[in-house]
Amino acid sequence: MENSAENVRSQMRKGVLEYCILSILDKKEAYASSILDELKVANMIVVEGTLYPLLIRQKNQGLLSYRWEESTQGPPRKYYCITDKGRQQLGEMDLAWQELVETIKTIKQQGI
Amino acid sequence: MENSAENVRSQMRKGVLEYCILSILDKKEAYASSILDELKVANMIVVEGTLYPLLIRQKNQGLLSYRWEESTQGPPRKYYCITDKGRQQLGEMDLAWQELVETIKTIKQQGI
DNA sequence: TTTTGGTACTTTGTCTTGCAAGGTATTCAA
DNA sequence: TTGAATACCTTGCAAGACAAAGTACCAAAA
Repeated sequence: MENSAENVRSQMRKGVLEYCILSILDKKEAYASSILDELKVANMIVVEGTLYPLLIRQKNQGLLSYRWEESTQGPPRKYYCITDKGRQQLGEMDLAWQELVETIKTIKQQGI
Repeated sequence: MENSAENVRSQMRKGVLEYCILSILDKKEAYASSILDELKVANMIVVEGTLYPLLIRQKNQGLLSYRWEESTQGPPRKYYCITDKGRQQLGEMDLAWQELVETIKTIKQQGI
């Protein structure tokens, strides 16, 4: 119950994850494992047990849809893609993210 | 269970709150109500029921200490100030925040 | 043909945390 | 002595991140 540095990062990721998923799927459709890979490249480590329920939640909210596709090696893949509603939500998230970045700047500067 | 825009912001705030508190207390000591005010100015709306337990948690982790001070009007105030350990943690959080900002940039750009 | 290893998706249980709502205590002025 | 303002604290609930374990499909080696 410590490992301070990693814990700090893990805490901060919360709340931004949904934003990352929508952003990734806004570029092209993808299946869970490939999303995990892309997050990893960007240094946003997430585990399966976090991602799968999140995708299902976003699908249930109408932000995503999916289709099954056979794979040449291994079981079929569930390809997710963003919906119109998802794109609209993403727009709000872009705004919210910019605002959050500004908020942190403000707090860092105030009263020095 | 919607109010999309505000909900989006609320989600994103999660995980950054501890960072904000330490940042504020790194500049000068403060008591809960004044911290709430400063957060409000920076557009980071937080309620009492969130802040008080958080301050207590950070104190228990040794990141903060406090002292009581009489007030000319109203009950005494609990002034919190950051500890050495807190400053060290804040350093890690500064780094984590910068990394997170970079991560989002990376995800936004990849594969376009 | 059975086993092994790789890929992919899902579920369960635990823990942390944000928040609404309600509660306690102090001071001062009407 | 009542009310308003200021502060601090607690309880109960809900959401979500994660570890860990489970299910299922496929192909190649044994």
